[in-house]
Parts: sequence; structure tokens; C-alpha cells
Amino acid sequence: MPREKKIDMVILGLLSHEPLTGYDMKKRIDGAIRFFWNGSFGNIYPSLKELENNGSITRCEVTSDGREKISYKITASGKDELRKWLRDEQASNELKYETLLKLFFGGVEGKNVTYRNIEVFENKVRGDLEVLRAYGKVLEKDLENEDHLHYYLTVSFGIDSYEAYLKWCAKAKKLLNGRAQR
Amino acid sequence: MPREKKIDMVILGLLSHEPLTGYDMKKRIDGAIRFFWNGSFGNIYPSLKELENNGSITRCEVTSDGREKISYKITASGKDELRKWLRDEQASNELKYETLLKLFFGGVEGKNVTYRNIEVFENKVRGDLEVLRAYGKVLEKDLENEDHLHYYLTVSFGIDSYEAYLKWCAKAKKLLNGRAQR
DNA sequence: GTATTATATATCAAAATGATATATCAAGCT
DNA sequence: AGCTTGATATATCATTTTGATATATAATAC
Repeated sequence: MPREKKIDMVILGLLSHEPLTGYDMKKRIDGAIRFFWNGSFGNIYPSLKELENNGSITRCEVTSDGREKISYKITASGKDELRKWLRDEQASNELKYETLLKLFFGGVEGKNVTYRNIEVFENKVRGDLEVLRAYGKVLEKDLENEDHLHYYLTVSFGIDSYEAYLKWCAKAKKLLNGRAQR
Repeated sequence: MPREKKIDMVILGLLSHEPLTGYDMKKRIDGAIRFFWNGSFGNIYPSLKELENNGSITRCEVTSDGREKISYKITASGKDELRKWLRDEQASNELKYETLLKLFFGGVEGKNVTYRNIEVFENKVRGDLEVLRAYGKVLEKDLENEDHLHYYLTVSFGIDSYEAYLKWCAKAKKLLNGRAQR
């Protein structure tokens, strides 16, 4: 059975467009990708070494004048791996929302606390939605570009679900108020 | 800084309603909770020992006739911990959807593969949505019960977002077809 | 009677998380 | 020029989570 490190695919995916350093990858992940995946340095750097040993990526530039800086590019075999993964229909889609966990067990504390937890969630979603809409506006200008189209799909997924979240927040707060001790 | 094992709160939350064995907890988590959180045996059993050492839970029944079976109940201090966590406004809400990762990097393989990946996702969501609706129907019969109301909030969150997912799937497939090589 | 599934606890390797360590470079300020 | 702060860049570590497997008994089905 082969390696099952998902971060590998993020790295290969990013490198399929341009050479990058580990640090650059982290910045990309913290951009638009963070809404559906994340990665840490403790995750990225060890994988870079292993992918290099596998022959999936190679160093293309190493600036050793002063500060070390290692740029990687994807190899043909790395690109094959990436494409194989894309064609594999299996996909783990997991949602871990501590807010929902707090709602589920919220009966122990009562409706006021639950109401507040929903409010906090709502505010976070509202902010994130603005960010996503800004991404969307840029991307929808050129959906003929196949990469942009693909990015747009993920961004519109975010927008649509966050909009649904906000509607749910309103409903949920009303439901709590209808039976409120407030 | 105190322990930061989220599984502890799941355990304490479950035990706040009734005594359970580790095995029972896993079954509960694999029920309605799995839509927004998950836990494994490798996660639960070590935590049970630590929570027992902390004094957050105690063994209430140990059946040693033949097969070992350890039931736990929550202590007063465990309940305090749980309530403190519920009142804490901080919450990590993370979505990790490999499907979206495949869409994001889908330009490398092309629209047909992306279309297929969306179809697979759609089918999974459709199935899960049915399960959630069944949960919802049971719960909405007695929302006066404060626990049911809280469970219902999380279930309706799932229903609403999954419905939004399905609408997005239709839109996304149309968008791909409009510019299709199919 | 025996094969299979469910119950039950436990452990382990692999992976992800989140924090920290270390060092250089760039920008702004006084 | 000197100083501080923040960004760049790699690396590692402890803790937590994941997913699989080991072990053994009880219940069910055929």
C-alpha cells in the first residue's frame, strides 16, 4: 500500500503550476485553500524531503547566499501521481465543527449559551463570506481559463454553503428565542 | 495550559446524559455526531484512562464475568469542565473536503474528471441527507425537550448545508457542461 | 454445531496539529 | 548609523488524531 499523506497532493498540485518553496506553499494554503484544507510547516517540510526521495519533486534553485531557500519543481512521475489521485473517485470529506459539538451538548448549559455560540459562529462566517465573495469576483471575470474555472468551483462552494449557514443561524436563533428564557 | 483533547468533551458530553462504556461511546459518535465530529477507539480508550485519573469520570460498573465491560459516569468536576467548555466562545470549525481539493487542482486533468468527482460527491451527499432528514423527523416531534431541541439544531444545520451542496452540484455541473469537451 | 457478526478493550504506526527554535532580510523610525 | 519590528525561510517536537489491527467473549443465524 502506497503513502497516504494527503499533504503530498497539495504540494504536487501547487507545484503543477509553478516552482515554490515550502514557505510559499504554506502561504498558498493559507490563502484560498484554507477554506477546505490546511497544512502546517510540521506537515509540509517532512513531506518535501520524502517527495524528493521518491522522485516526485526535485530542487530547482537553492540560494545559499546567506539565508537558505529551496525551490522545488514537480517531475513527470510526480505529475502522474497527481493525475492518478485526481482520477481516483475516493475522497474523504470531513467536517469538524466544534460549534456544532457545543450545540449538540448544549442542553447541559441551556439556551442562552447556545444562542451566544451561534452568534459567535455567525460573525465568523460573515467575515469569511466576504473574503470568499472577493475571491469569486476576481475569478468570475475569466472563467474561460480552465484553472480559474476550477478555482471558482471551490470558491462558489464556499459562498453557497456559508450563505446557507447564515440562513440557518437566523432560523436557529429564532427557534431558541421562541422557547426562550431570555 | 490545560489538556486540549477535544475527544474529552465528547466523552463528558455523552456521559452527562447516561453512563456508557467506551464501546457505547463509539457507537454514539458513529450515529448523529459523525456528521460534525468523529472519534476512534485509539482516541477514546486512552482518554477514558486519563479522565479517570483526573477525576472527571469514575467507573460505575465493571462486569468481569467473562468479557470485561467498564461503564463510566461523569463526576461533578467533570460536569464543571464540560460546562466551562460550553461557555468558552472559542471554537475550531474546520472543513476538510478532499473533493474540493480535487476540484481546485482539477485543471491538470480537465473538466470530465472534475464533473465525475462532483457526481460522486453529489451521490454521497444525497444519501447522507436522507439519513439526516430521518433524524430530523424524529426530533422535531418534541422540540419542547431541551435536549431534543439542541440535537435538532445540529441536524437542521446538516440538512440545510447538504441541501445547499446539492444546489451547488447542479450549478457546478451546468457550468462545466456549458464549457464542456463532452 | 459451527460460522459469522456484534460486543468489548487495547495498542500501534502513521499522519496532522500547533507551537517553538533559529536565523536572515527588509522596512520604518529616530 | 543604529534599532526595532515584522516578514521570510527551514526545521523539529510534543500532543492529538486517524485507521488499522490484535485479542477474546457473547449472540445470532444457518
